[in-house]
Amino acid sequence: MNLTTKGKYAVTAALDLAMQQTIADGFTKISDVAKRQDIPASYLEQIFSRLRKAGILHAARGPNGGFKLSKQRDKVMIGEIISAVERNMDATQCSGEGICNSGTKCIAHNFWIDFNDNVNEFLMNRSLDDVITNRRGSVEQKGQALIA
Amino acid sequence: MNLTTKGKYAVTAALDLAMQQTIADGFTKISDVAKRQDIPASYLEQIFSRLRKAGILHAARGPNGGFKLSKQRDKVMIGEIISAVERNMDATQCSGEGICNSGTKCIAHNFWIDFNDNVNEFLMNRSLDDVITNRRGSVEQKGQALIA
DNA sequence: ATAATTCTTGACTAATTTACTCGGGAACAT
DNA sequence: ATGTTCCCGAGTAAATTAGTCAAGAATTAT
Repeated sequence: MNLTTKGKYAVTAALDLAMQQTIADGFTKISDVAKRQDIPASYLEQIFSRLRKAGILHAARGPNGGFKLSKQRDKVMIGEIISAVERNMDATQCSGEGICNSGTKCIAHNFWIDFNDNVNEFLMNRSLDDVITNRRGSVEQKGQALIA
Repeated sequence: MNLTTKGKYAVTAALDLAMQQTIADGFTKISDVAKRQDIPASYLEQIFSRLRKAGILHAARGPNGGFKLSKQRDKVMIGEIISAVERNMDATQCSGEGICNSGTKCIAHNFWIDFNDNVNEFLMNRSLDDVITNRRGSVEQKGQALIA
């Protein structure tokens, strides 16, 4: 599993964008997000660039330019954001290929698959809106249990 | 979050010990575990050393020496193993101190706390025995739901 | 006793990754 | 034109990872 400063900055910055958009419509500059969230602006550039390429953000150049979410904030999942900027969210040693013990599945392989599923479910069930309004995840809110 | 090769090796090696102990009682040598699980023996030394210091393993030197679990395999949780060898399992930027945005809580802080809880619950609910017998976690097995 | 075996400890290191910075260019508004 | 803002790629210092290595201590077998 990989969860570095980059992924955490990405989530924080996306939350900032989501919050700004409820205040005023339009684009938000990197430098403003950076200042508010205490993130190095030049680093945030890289992060937003990846989020844009992943289709999560939309950008505009020039004066009054900046970034905005390309979907409604309840449609943007934390998991999307993280996998757009992080290298590898998979916990298996073999990137899921099942070759973790000299070509065959190691004895922990299935466990790490379950772990992946758990983490992914958590991250893909929470939207920016859920986090902002302090909800525990969209699925639970709709009255669905996490286990069958 | 931190989950490196070291933590994954630790889980695999502990599973190996647990399985060996059902075959024969007594100690299992580092070199045997290393060979079976395809883990560098000299690296495994370090890992077992930490597991021993954490009270998870018991060691004996000399011929017929080696390592064994200090508890029954259904009492050793995967979470214990990982936190014995990994640096930092906390996902917050501030190690939980709430100073992630220039001294105050960043807007993602509570989300990462929830994420930590989710991951810890997962890892602390699964014993070596659960993994070996392919169970999905002890709590669920006992008929308890994950959400209140 | 002696030798062989196995853990114990700490120091060391190459490679990789992280967390950035920097500079020049392109698009856009005025 | 000029200033603003994103765009992109290259570069880098520090930290971390994933190990190796060697000397030593405890234990057992002969």
